[in-house]
Amino acid sequence: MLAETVVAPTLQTPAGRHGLQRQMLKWYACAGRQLPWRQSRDPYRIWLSEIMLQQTTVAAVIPYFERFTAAFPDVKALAAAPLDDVLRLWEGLGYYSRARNLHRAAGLVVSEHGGQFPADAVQLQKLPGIGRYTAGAIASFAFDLPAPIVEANTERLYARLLGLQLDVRSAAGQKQLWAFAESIVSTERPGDFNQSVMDLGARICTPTSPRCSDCPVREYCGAFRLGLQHELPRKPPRAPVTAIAELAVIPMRVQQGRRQFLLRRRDTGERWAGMWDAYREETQPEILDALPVSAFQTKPRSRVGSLFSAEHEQLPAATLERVKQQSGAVLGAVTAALQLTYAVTRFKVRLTAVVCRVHQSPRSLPDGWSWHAQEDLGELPLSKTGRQITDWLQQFGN
DNA sequence: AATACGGGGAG
DNA sequence: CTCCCAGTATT
Repeated sequence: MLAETVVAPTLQTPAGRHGLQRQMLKWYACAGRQLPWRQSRDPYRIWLSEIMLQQTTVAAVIPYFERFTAAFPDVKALAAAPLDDVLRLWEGLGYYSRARNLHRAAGLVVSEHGGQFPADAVQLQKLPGIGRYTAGAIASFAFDLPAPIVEANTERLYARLLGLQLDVRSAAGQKQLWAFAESIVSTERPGDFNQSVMDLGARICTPTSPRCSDCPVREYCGAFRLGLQHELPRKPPRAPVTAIAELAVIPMRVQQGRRQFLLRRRDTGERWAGMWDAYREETQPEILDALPVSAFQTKPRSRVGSLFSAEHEQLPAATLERVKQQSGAVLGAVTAALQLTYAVTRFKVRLTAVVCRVHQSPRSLPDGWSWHAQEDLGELPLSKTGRQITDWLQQFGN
């Protein structure tokens, strides 16, 4: 008698892949996440959510998505809005080039596509801020086109299914993952299928402690078969964090009984481009240590607002010179200081911000610089750190 | 191929 | 603390 060999399901054949697709869609129907951007097929809302979700957790995005769609219900409204309004709504979400590209892309959709998103991954990817993943996501979620996707969840899931030993970030690894994504995407229900693999990655095939016992496709999984689910996907070591010291200087003046602070708008190409910020310079930790604020630092790593006791504490002469050169302001005594730490990309920054009186303000300020009334600081688009500084500035005199 | 780009959440 | 997150653009 011919022994009927029980073969593990394989993803090498169309039949095997179809089996996985069916399992995924079945699982998704009862275990898929309910998310605000899944309530419609509106390409605008799907696009917006996808941009917000780039390198950003679902939990962080939800409140931004709600506020954003309330303010700008469609692509036309977004295109018509001033960039500053868009940046202000994006504030705190990070990766601000996303907001600038979003605004640019909205303008292009209106001007080049008659206000309609193209139902085509290739066309979508030509829009700023839309790469291969996002183009595939919009094409499949909004238009139900069989476009492949590879992002954090699918990358992990597919690397495990394949038992992929390559570094998933390498060109060779990415090539394999995209080829697999292309081969596995359902031609019948590509939108639901792509969302199902993302949800499985998020809920079952998690980075640490994957819940293989609950996984509907573990019989297809190379990593599970080999017991490598904790080893895969393989990633290169992370770049080490560099410690940095930073000094921020905020000139202050009083005009008609109102406090004003001198700030600048960050240039294109800089970090936090287009957003307002205090003058900042990288410095040496010793410089910060030498500032008398340290006497007031009671809690490390926390914000400490403190008035200097002496009226004539001064900053390093070189700093005063740079502030004068860049802003035109001639500074007087330091009146207050704030210490905080923050992390940005691969840097961990210890920042001391000081408020200085102004001896002399130039008749006309250099490009990008301007005085801002204390009560108007809330209107400005600022980075997280910038907001921490202005929140502190708003307490002055109270 | 490497690097820059933010901030928050989870373990 | 560390790791990770619905990546993209630039060099």
